[in-house]
Amino acid sequence: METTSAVTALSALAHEGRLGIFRLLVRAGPEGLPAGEIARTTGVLPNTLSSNLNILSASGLVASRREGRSIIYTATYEQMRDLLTFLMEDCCAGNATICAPLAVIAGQSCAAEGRSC
Amino acid sequence: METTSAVTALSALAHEGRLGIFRLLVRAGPEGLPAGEIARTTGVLPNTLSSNLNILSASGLVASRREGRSIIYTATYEQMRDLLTFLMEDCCAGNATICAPLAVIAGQSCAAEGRSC
DNA sequence: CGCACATTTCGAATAGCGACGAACTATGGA
DNA sequence: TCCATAGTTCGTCGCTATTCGAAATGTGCG
Repeated sequence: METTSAVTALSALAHEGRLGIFRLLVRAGPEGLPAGEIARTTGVLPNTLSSNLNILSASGLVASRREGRSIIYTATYEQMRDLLTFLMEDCCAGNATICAPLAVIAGQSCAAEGRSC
Repeated sequence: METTSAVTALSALAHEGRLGIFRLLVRAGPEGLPAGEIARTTGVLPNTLSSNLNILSASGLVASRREGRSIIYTATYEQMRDLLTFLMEDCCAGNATICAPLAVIAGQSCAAEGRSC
C-alpha cells in the first residue's frame, strides 16, 4: 500500500460517524447492510450518510452492491488488513514483542524478510 | 479504547507528514529520534514539525522526553495496538479468516469470548 | 552573564471538510 | 403510465485544519 491511499483510508476513518459506520459493517460481516438500515441505526440523515458512505467507498474500506431498491454496503477486510500492515511496516527494527503478532496479519514471518525477530 | 480517542488517533495519522513521522518513529524503535533529526529527514520546517509532533503526542501515539538540548520522540506501541484492536473489534461475527490473526494482537482468543471462530 | 543551538509558541492567511435543505435518479409495483 | 420507496447529487454556509514568518523559551557552554 502506498502512503497516499493509506492517508485516504485513515482520513475516511478519522470521523466519528464514518468510524461508527465502518465498525458497524465490520460487525455485520460479508453480507453487509443496506444504506437505509445504517441510517436508521445511526440516526444520520440520508444525504449525509450517503456522502460518508461515498468517502468510505472511495478509500476502498467499503464496497457496495445494488439489490433491488436497496444498496448494500460491506466492509472490505482485505483493504483493512493492508492498512494495518502498512502502519506497522518495519516495526521489527526496534520491537520484537509487537512485531511477531503483526507479522501474522501481514501474512509473512519476519524471518522470511531476514530480520532479527 | 473509546471512539473519541480512536478518532483522535486516526486523525493524527490521516496526514501525509504525520504518517511519515510516525512510521519513521516506528522504524526507529524505542530509542526514538530527536525532533531536529526528524526535521532533517523529512525536510519540514521546524515549527511545522513541532506542531505535527504535538498533534501526534496529544493522540497518545507518540511520546517525548527531553535529553539535553534535544527532545526525543518515540512511537507508543501500546496505543497503536489498542487502536488496531479497536478497529477490528467484533469482526468475528462475520469473518473467521481475518478474526484469528487479529485476535493475536488483541491478546485474546475469540473462543475466550464465546464466539464461533 | 552572554551567546548559540534546539525547539516551541503565537498570529494571520488560506484551503478544505462537514452538514444541511432541496432537487434529482433509479427501482419496483399497481 | 403513475406513484411510492431508496439513495444520491448539488449548492451553500460555517468551522476547523494547515502552514508559514516572527518571536519566545529552554538548555548547555565558556
